[in-house]
Amino acid sequence: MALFLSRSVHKVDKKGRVSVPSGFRAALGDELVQGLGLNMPIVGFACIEALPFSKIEERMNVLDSLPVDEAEAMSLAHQMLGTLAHVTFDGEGRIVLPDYLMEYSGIRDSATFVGLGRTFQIWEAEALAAHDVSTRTIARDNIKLLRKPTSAQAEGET
Amino acid sequence: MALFLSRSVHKVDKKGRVSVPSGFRAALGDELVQGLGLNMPIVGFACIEALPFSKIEERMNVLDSLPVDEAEAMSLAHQMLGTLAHVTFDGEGRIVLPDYLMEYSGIRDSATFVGLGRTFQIWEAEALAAHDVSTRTIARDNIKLLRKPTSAQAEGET
DNA sequence: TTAGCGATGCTGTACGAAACCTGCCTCAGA
DNA sequence: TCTGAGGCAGGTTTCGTACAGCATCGCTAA
Repeated sequence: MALFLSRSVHKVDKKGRVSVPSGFRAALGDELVQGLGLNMPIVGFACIEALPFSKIEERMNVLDSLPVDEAEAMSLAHQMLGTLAHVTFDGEGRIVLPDYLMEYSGIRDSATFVGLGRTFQIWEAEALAAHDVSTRTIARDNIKLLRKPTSAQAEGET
Repeated sequence: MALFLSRSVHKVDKKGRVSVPSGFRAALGDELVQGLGLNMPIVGFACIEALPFSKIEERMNVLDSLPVDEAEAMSLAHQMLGTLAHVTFDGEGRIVLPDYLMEYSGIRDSATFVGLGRTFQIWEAEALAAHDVSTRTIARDNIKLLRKPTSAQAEGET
């Protein structure tokens, strides 16, 4: 599977439309026609998280198996599906950002795309700058997480 | 089956009628003519829960197997079916929200539709905003519900 | 090494179609 | 006869699509 990598800044027009970097679209390949899922990251970062549609289907299958009579499970479902917007590409490779996500992320007339491998994020410039600073500190403090390949790999590696 | 995804806001007229988002109607497909079931979520969220008719039949089959001579079982049945309203679409894709559900959810002249995959919810705007905030914390604390693939997969995996 | 050319990608505008909202009309029941 | 619910039709707005211009990047040739 292809990867979303590097950063780029794009204009958001009056309709809330924004071009997705061509590299990201290329990475989507056949999944381009299915569009993207956009939502608020569960960890609370002030940005828009973007996923290929196939990832959404995966999520839904997991959430489907959760009990409907538990507030915790339903809260999780609300955050992972209820805040999610399904958007499709126009002929020029643009998507429309929903109002509530623009408001949440602070994006107005410009958006920065940040590749994160299998997903990517969309940020307002100043919020991203602040996030860069704060994560640098946190990352430095937690770099040791990478230093235990034995247990970590056993779980996650495919 | 198509999915209910994304959010949208619609006006409620004086008669309690509201347009269901066209994408949701499209997702219903053939089930459109059968209408929807509306009720209060079991977990107590202050919104209206909406289900395709086929989902109601599923629930009914489950309840059918419960003993009719136990108060607990009958209470459950009351909550799941006794508070449920069956609504149908008019020619313009609208449904009528019953008074008791509008009162319960606080919906007056505007309603926000929230897709949750196989079901969707209808919220009053401020209640939804508050719910978004509170569920984010709960979801973050319970994200580990998704992190136990071993037991979940054993049941659900095809 | 640099200038020129072509291709690709991004942005803005315009038009048509669909969706949505409002008001009016009709019918049924009290 | 009055009231309320449901159906119908018009107008407005939004959305999706198409088209065109501009900028940027990379390649080629001088």
